[in-house]
Amino acid sequence: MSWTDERVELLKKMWGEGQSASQIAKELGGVTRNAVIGKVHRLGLSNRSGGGGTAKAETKPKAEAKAKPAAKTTKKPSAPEAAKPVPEPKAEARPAPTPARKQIIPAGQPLPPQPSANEIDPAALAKVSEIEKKAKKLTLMELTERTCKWPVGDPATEDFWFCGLPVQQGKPYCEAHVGVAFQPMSSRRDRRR
DNA sequence: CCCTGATTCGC
DNA sequence: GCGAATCAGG
Repeated sequence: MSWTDERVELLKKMWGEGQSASQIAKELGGVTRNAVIGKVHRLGLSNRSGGGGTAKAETKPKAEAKAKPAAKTTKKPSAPEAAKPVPEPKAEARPAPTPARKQIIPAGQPLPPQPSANEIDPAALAKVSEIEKKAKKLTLMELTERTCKWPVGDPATEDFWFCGLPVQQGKPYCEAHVGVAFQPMSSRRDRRR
C-alpha cells in the first residue's frame, strides 16, 4: 500500500480527531501503526496541535546514545560544533489567541457510538454470548490483571469459569463484557415495586 | 502484558 | 519517502 492522497487525507483527519496511530492503521489497512506514525511525523503533524502552522520545535535531547546493535560508523561527521550561544530567551508571547481552533479534543475515551438505548444493548448481549464461546474459561486462580474477570455459570457448580479474554485496558473485563458491565446507566432506574 | 507515540536508520 | 525495529512511557 502506498500513501495515496486519499489515504493521507484520512490519516490527517483521524489524527486530528485524536485517533491513535494503531486505530488509523487499522482503518487504513495495509499499514502498521509504525507506518502511520512515521507518516505523521514526515507530514509534520506529530504534535496534534500543528493544525495552523504553529510548529513548536520541541527540542528533545532525549534518547541519544542508544545501544546500537552494531557499531555503525555510517555517520559521524564529528563536527566540533560550537555550542549554540543563542540564548533564545523565549520571546513571542501570543500575538493572537489562535483564531480557529479545530475543536476541543476529547483526549482519551473515544466515546462510544451512542448510548441512545438505555437498556442493555441486545447487540452487546449477543456479542457476549458469542465471545463466551471463545472464552479461556479460567479459574479464579488463573486470573491476572489482564484477563477478563467476568464470571460465567454458577459458582456452585463445576460449570463455572471466568471469561479470561484480554481485558480492555484499564478495565476488569474484555471488550464484550465491558459492554454489558458498564451500562450507560439509567436502565434500571426506578424499578419501584 | 497491553497500549501509546517518538526516533532512528537501512532500504 | 517509507516503515520495522527500537526506545520510552502509561
